[in-house]
Amino acid sequence: MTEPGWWILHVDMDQFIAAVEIRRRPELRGLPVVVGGSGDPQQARQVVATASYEAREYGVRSGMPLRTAYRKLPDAVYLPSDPATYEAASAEVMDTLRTFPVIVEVWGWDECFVGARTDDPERLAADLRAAVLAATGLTCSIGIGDNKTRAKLATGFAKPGPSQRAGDGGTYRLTAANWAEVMDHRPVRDLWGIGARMSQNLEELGLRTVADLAAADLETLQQRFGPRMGTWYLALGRGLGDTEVTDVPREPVSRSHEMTYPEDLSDPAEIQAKVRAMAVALTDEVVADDRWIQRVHVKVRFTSFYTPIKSRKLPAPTQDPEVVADAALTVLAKFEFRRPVRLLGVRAEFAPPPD
DNA sequence: ATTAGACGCGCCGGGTTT
DNA sequence: CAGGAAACCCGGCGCGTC
Repeated sequence: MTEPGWWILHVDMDQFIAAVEIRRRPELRGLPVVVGGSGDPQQARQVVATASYEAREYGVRSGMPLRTAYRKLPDAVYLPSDPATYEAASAEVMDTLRTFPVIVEVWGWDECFVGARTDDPERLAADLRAAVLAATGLTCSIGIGDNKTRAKLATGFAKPGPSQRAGDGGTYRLTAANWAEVMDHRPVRDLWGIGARMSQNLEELGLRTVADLAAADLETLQQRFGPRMGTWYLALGRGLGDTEVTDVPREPVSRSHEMTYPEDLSDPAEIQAKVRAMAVALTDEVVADDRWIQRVHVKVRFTSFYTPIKSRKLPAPTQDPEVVADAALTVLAKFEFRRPVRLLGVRAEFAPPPD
């Protein structure tokens, strides 16, 4: 499957967002830090982006409502999210990794796959970690694997546990050699790509552990989840996965804006005005990026949390904000407004580049 | 020529994960 | 009480072609 000496490393920054905030305010080191929303933990409809390890010990998790975090931990330091700063810090990290003779495939702000030819992947991982720390002051954990699935999962085992207070990660190797031993007894939920929903579905088929999934019947899986996903899940149970690492960034296929409003919206004219403004702003960004819009999606979340999405293909690709806004309003008219609205979103799908 | 069915494809709504 | 962004997959439906 892979040539000998070719390894895949998964680099994952430790508590990335919190670490970046602590880096610029060193007096916060050692304190529970919670980053998210506007930074006001009493304001409704905001969630935790990242909590420092100290805050996690009190049960604060990313995705949790900020007000829930505040109830658990009123004494934590609450900071607003500052995406531009995280973006810049991320670039510092990736640039540092690129100084090595490796291929770096970026996977979001705080993680990437590194493809490398080496006889000593642990040594390489240690060198990468040291270089990142020296250049950026940030620590990371590194998973070593014979494919992306295993490398990504290995990172989880490399992460600092509750026992290691310092928050400094390590490395861990997961390959065909120890896959079964390490993973067999674990719930399928631990696999990368199986969330709460799929885990439930698999449970209904009597598949609870990774070993169960690895030994499952392909036809059964395909019948229930479709030809592609069925095949994919079985492979996942066996720890199989992609071995290609590429440094060619993927062309984005779409761009979107969505917003949960502090107060519910009920006035149709106001809802339309918000969607129109969002569509215009989105189009401006897309045009600045020199892309053309082919399809427009509108997302509405009602107070019941019911969140349908509807869309419309444009007669021809466009860069005209008014055309996009009109399309968005046409799509908006397809919704039935029985309850107030808490979120509105617009997504622009790009036409393939003329190239 | 008409009909039934197979097939591919685009459109669209919905689901799931990270 | 429940953010924002992006990707991928599936299935139903309608349409045109063979």
